[in-house]
Amino acid sequence: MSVENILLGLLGEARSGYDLKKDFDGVFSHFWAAEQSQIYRTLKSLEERGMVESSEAPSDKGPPRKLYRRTEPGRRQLLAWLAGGPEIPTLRFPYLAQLFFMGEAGSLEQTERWLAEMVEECEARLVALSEIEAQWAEDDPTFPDLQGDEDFHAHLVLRHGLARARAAHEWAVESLERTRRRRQRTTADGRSS
Amino acid sequence: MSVENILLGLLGEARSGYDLKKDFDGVFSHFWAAEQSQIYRTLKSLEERGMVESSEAPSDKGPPRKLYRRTEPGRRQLLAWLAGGPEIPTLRFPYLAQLFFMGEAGSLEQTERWLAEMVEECEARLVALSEIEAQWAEDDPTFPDLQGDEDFHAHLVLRHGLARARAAHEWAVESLERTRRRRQRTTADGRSS
DNA sequence: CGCCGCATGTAAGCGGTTACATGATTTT
DNA sequence: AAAATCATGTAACCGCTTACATGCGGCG
Repeated sequence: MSVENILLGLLGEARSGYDLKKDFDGVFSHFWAAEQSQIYRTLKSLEERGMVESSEAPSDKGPPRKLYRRTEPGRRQLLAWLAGGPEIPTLRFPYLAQLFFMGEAGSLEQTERWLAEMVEECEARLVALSEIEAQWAEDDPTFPDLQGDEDFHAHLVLRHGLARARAAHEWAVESLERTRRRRQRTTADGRSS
Repeated sequence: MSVENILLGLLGEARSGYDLKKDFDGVFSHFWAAEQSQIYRTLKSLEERGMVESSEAPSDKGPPRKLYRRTEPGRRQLLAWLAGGPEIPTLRFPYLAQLFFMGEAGSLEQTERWLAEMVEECEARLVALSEIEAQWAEDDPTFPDLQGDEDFHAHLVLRHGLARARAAHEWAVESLERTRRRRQRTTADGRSS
């Protein structure tokens, strides 16, 4: 039910489904994704249960906006979720499953190419997150001792993303080097498998 | 379709659905999970498409075992998956969403308790993975320059788990300390929000 | 005799993705 | 005139989880 609770979290201020989708596509994208269709569906279900309420508001461009905000029961559900302790998911890494079976391909060169691609992906993520933090530091004079508690928590979350990205990057670089050394060794003395 | 390909990967040697479930609950659990019901269902679908084939074998205890192994088309599908480049998923971290909204609870003490719990969870994971590596190092004299390519790739995967666990742990410890300092500051000079 | 481990499966439901459908306004 | 942006939604499907159902053999 995380999507529900995230929506309740965001709906402390009035927002439309369209706005919420932009939230998910923005900074949120580094730890949660939601499709537009899921957002509208969940909003509908939350309203049916009285967790949020909506009102129409005219728009500058396009059709009228439907603005949602959380109700008191909605706020209570959110707080209950927050009080319930860390919700740790079972993560799935398809790429690790691939790497695990890479031996079947019988070519360290393939592993090397694969890892080189990983290094690039990791680098890109790391750069993206670093830029977000740099921008923040530039815009907010109180950084990193942020005065708002909301900013403080948001920064902890950003730091998690950076820690992950840095770790993944270092792992990929180290793994690539190990694979290169291994390949040189095996091609040199004709050792295999 | 990762589950399918993982099963194909494991079915280079004959295994029953029951065996496969144990694989997922073992070392695999650190990067992929699969329920028993999903395994049997996927196996059925793979057999219908000729990707695996099965034979009955008597069991010491309990009902006869149905042993599956991958066919040549199955092997080709596996290799195609491996050749397709790293499959990077969109990860979802419910706990980061919680932390992001922790400000709504209006109490840094709650954040502190929450982070303390995170530290413990991270520590446990880190210990579990370290023990797996230590055990490996003890059992295999060629560690860490493993002679088999399969072991080599498995070790890269284990290293990824360790890198993640270490990063998460450091993040949690650092975050907890930051929160403690912040709380002391705010309770001292009566500053809020 | 009951419980545990071995071993097979089915059914219902939920969360998430992909694709489709519609229409207004602004920009090129 | 066409494309992009704003803005709403629906329908079908897929992967995964939870719960249920069955039955053998060994152990306390």
